[in-house]
Amino acid sequence: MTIGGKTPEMPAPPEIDRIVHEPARYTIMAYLYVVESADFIYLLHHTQLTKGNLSSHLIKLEEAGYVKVEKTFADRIPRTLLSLTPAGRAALDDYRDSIKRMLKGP
Amino acid sequence: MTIGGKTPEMPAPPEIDRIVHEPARYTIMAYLYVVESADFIYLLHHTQLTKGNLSSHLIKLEEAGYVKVEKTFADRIPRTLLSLTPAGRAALDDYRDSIKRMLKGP
DNA sequence: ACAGACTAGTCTGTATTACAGACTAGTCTG
DNA sequence: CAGACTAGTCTGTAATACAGACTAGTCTGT
Repeated sequence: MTIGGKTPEMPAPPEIDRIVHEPARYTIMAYLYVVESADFIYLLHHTQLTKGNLSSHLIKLEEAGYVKVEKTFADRIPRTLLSLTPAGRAALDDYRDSIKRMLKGP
Repeated sequence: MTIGGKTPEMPAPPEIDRIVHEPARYTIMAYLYVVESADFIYLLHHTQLTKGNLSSHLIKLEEAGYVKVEKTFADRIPRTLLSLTPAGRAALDDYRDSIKRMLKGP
């Protein structure tokens, strides 16, 4: 059946958090979701991102307030610790909900 | 618990079809999934996209082979009919699967 | 018959983005 | 002390989403 023209009901498209929607960032957040914190190198290997790319995603997540970045030193070499903020945790929960709704509807 | 450094197992990040992953295009495809075909105007109102934006997404979907674009005339006025190709249907199915896997995993 | 309003849809410009490679600061090894 | 290595950032680039200007053509009123 072909459908066309204007129709009365116009459900809005799903409201998606673009920060989380990027697969690379979703992956980062999903990893951080299950641990207290993880370091740059750990994420680097698990996400398969390049260093440059991981770095910029982390900056974006920090700017969004989703990830806390802590720069420390471990045995004189720098070590960047990443952790999900409460806002980040909530954002991931919300995102998962919207996606599930998207898969069901419209 | 803080986790860090290199670890043996390195699950790859989810392989996501970027064409479908864009919410606007997902929405378009989801609408087309349930009808034989729909026209430009119908999609315009249901997706809430602007005409320019809808147009370019449709071009992208056509280039991907996911949507068939048929230009006809209805009563002397142009009417563009859109429909999902078998490839498009498969792509949407696959996408939904990957997303579900992503929500479960990594 | 013609001017202006309207329609469906495309084209163009812009700001943002993801991404990777070059680079930096500093530490360790021979 | 030179060179290799480490952790991470900076820079350049190609691709993207998006909206407004625009086009081709039809309809309406006079």
